[in-house]
Amino acid sequence: MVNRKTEELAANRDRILAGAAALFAHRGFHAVGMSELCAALSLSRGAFYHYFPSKEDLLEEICRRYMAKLLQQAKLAKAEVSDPVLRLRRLGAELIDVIGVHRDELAVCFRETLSLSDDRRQGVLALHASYERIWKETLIEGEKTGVFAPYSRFRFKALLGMYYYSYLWIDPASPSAMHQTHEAFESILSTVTAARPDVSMTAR
Amino acid sequence: MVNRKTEELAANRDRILAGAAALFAHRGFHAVGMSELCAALSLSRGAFYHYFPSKEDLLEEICRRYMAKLLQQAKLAKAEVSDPVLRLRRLGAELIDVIGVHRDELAVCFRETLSLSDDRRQGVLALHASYERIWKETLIEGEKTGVFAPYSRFRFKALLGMYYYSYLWIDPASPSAMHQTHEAFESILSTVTAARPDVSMTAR
DNA sequence: CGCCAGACCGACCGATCGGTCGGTCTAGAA
DNA sequence: TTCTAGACCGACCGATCGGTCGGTCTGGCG
Repeated sequence: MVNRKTEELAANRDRILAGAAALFAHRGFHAVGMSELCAALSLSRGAFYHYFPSKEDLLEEICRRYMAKLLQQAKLAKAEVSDPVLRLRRLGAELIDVIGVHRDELAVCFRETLSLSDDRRQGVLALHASYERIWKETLIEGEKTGVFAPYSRFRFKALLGMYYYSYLWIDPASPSAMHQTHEAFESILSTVTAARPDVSMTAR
Repeated sequence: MVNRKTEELAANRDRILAGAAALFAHRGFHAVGMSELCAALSLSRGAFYHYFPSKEDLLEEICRRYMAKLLQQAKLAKAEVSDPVLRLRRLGAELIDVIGVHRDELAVCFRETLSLSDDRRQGVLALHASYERIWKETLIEGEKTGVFAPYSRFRFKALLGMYYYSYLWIDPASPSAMHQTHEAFESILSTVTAARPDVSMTAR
């Protein structure tokens, strides 16, 4: 059956993608040679090129796949949740979850995108930009309905950076640590974005 | 004069360090070859090895130098400012300043440390750990005096990540953007770390 | 002047890079 | 049983990697 064949091929590609992501995340794309990569996957060098046209295609697919996953989740959140507060909370929680589950892959997305050739990088960055735009739109919606403080590009970048950087210390092996991570980020997110009463008012 | 000679040598080393940092920051350590590096610096390959024993020494010195700079500033802040709130504010402001002034170098510190061999990386990471320890101690001091919320490792990591990640979008060329960046980060820092009254109390 | 230290040069080195290609093997179709 | 598609192999390719080394040039000192 043709279907069966394509399934096996896809499964092998997935296995390669996962192994390569782990290697690239820990040692860097350019630092990992084809020999080392294939040895780690118990694959001959010839076999690798049966599944991927080049080493760079491999990197591109890792970046595209997980940036696309984030974007897809965000689009769904936008479609399903109209309240900006709840939607932002969901965006944050899902971002933490994806980083926890696919830490190596996201590390590659965040750190190795610049190893792509210009045109390939453009495509990945476009996905990234679309993803961030959904956060931005949500912040602006909340500003308009008065639940969020006025939009600030700097606060926006700071918040996202806080999430992105977590791939370096997040601990998906410990459920309680993941729980606390979610709590900490949600707390920060709400206090930072909340519309604050005018200082002169609180000071009476 | 010997002094004169050593000054010139140090100046040339600085020039190489700065040029290499710019290249490494934009294209990655392993992606930049010695030929390209030397061409960009108008240096022969032989001349480079007159100033540095190896390419990796170059990377190590960039990482060490700027992590040491951060650490030194932080130690000074700790010695000079006893109030945890003011000290934390200073730590944040200085971190932003260093990232703004030495964006390429800090990018190399944050992204290419893993390209160092094991023992060299250990040294750099030790500096980094010492630096972060000063932030952590400050947060804990503030907790004890009641001005900060109880210490949380996750909030601590989130805050630092927010600062670190800024090397990707900060714009040192625009003074007004830098000013707004400082304001945004200081605002976030104070609201996130502030000791909050118990929820049940505010709810009356 | 002769001399020397050290700045600087670039052809050259072995190793490894990413990638190729002629070929073998095998499961399933015919 | 024969035939074929495609999974898989590894020796091999030219290019480039980081690094070396014998040598040239030059400013300053005795």
